[in-house]
Amino acid sequence: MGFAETFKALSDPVRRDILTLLKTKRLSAGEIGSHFDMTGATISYHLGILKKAGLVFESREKNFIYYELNATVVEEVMLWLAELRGGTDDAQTQ
Amino acid sequence: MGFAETFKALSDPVRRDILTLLKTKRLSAGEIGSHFDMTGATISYHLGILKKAGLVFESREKNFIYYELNATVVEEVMLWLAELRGGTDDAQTQ
DNA sequence: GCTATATTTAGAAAAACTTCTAAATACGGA
DNA sequence: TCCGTATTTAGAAGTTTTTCTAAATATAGC
Repeated sequence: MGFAETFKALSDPVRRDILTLLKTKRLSAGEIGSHFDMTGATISYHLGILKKAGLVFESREKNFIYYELNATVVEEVMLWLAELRGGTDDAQTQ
Repeated sequence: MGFAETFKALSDPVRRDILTLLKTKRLSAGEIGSHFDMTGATISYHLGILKKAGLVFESREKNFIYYELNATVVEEVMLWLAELRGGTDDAQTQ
């Protein structure tokens, strides 16, 4: 999965807003899209990037695909930053 | 300063490597450049982005410009991520 | 099976990013 | 002041990213 993909995913404001929406509850792609002035195709593109980065996972249900925040990967990023700040000398950029 | 600029700055592998180099000690632009197979101009470009994002600051000394990690901004990013994970409902994307 | 809704995929256009070379600026020392 | 080293700025080329429209796929319900 790698930090490269994850940081890249976090670097876009739309994708950070999507993650913020998912903070408290899972949402379908359509529900997510309704918060933005963009086509569903564009939202789908961003969801794909978040998914590849491991920041969200999906669960299919009926006709919908629900997206959910993956707290584990968020924590991994926090760890990288903690090591950077702490000067423990074993952080790794990959 | 804003998270947009900061996350964007963190999204590039070269810039993350630069930050890792600066974890334990400050370095001049030239010293930083010597770790990469890139021109000084390119390194300068990356340093400018890190500086605008607040992730590093510089101090001029003699003929050199030294760069240093700004732990405070690293911590601010960690806080944003902590709020995202924690579901405390008051994170903000800007 | 057919239709309607939900979502993704494909392809193209525009914008942003990364890198280079060449030139400019800054500063210290002789 | 002039020269040499350190670094940045300008401009251009190539690549990647973001967005759209149009079409394709998936699934539920009748």
